[in-house]
Amino acid sequence: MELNNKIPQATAKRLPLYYRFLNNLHIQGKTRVSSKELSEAVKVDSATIRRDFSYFGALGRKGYGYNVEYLLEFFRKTLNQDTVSNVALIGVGNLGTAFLHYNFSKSNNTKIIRAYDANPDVIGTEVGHVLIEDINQLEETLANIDVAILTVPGSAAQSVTDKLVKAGVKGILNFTPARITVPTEVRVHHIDLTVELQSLIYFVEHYPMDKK
Amino acid sequence: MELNNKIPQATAKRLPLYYRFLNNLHIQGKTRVSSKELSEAVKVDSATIRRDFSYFGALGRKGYGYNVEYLLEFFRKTLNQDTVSNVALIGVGNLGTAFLHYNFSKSNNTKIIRAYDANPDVIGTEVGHVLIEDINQLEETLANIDVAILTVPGSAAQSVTDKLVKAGVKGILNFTPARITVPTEVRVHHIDLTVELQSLIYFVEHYPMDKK
DNA sequence: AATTATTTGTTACACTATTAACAAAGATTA
DNA sequence: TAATCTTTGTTAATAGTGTAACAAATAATT
Repeated sequence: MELNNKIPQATAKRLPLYYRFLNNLHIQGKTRVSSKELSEAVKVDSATIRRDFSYFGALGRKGYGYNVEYLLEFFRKTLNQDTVSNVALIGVGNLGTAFLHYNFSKSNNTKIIRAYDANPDVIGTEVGHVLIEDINQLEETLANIDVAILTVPGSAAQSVTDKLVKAGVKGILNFTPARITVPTEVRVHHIDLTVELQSLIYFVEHYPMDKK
Repeated sequence: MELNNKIPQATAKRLPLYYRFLNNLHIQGKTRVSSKELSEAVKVDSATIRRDFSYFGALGRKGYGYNVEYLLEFFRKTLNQDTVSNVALIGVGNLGTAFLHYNFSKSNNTKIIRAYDANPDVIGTEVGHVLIEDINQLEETLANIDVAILTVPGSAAQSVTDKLVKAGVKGILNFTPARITVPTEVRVHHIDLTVELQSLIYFVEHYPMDKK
């Protein structure tokens, strides 16, 4: 095992992916898997997979591969899958509604337990079994939640972010086009749908990939 | 100007972002902007911005900065914003519906012009001014579209992908949890909502950021 | 007109990530 | 049991990304 205990960011981002595919293999009844097989399933180079795993110690056996159940158990602990992570969602528009219906907790222990909106017609109703609360009560009612999904209009992004920060949120998954300002101790991951679509179009138009 | 004409992937991914913020500045009536100002707005280091721009030549003036209108015009051409990019959407569930309502073309010339689903109750209806067509007719009706947004259930991802490839699609924005297999000439960008959420939670729990 | 301030474009370096290659270990087969 | 095959874990080489630093150029000020 390498002594280094800092996991590279790129590796950390792949862990949930490995976890999910190991789960699939387990459900299919597979007991062992090689880095090469896993590579084909998750589309990540097999050397990268072995290197990723090696940060956590020697999880496999030479000439054999990895034991699915053992690996799954290991990642369950590493990814805190044995305790449920509670998440809040802010902004119950089209995208927010989609997430409330999206069953995150089916394959992993993540659950949206609170949702907020500014629209009086929506407040008090239930969407995907979650009661929609008033965004103006956010600071008073949001407690013990580390991570929030932000699906409000871009124009409201910063003011809502300020409320989230005051309420003690430590991570924000920002789906708005706005770039939000947060204190250094808060982590923001940004998913900008327009940028993703645009950059894909740019790549397709400018870097046509070679036919094999 | 640097002679190298291959734009790094990381740079290409930031171009649509720059474009949008330059648009905002233009609307606000600003005529000039420095890399430092832009940096604060888009949360990208100013040196990175200057380096990104420099791949396209000397776009600015020393001691002055960049002319907003000139830069905007330059990126409009570079990002093909003067011609509309037509996109198809496959899978009109919650997420697909959200995208159909999401007005991509408001800030950029991207438009979802065709949408497909398998559900007979949905086929023939209109969602966000787009007629929903039968997914079984996809190969016959989908023509001259380079990019598709994939929002079908994971279990259908590969079979739908095969149809898209046959129909000549060159880029797929894959929102399903499945890792799809495509010929090398087709580009896939993957946005895995569960993975994004999980990895954010992992970072928040394992790498609490220092208070400033 | 001379001086000072600003800001680019680029160089050089540091950091991060990917992957090919292979010895070592264990699994499998003969 | 010996020979062969498989596959890991790690090393080392390569590729890609980010950023501090600064000369050169221009802008702004005195």
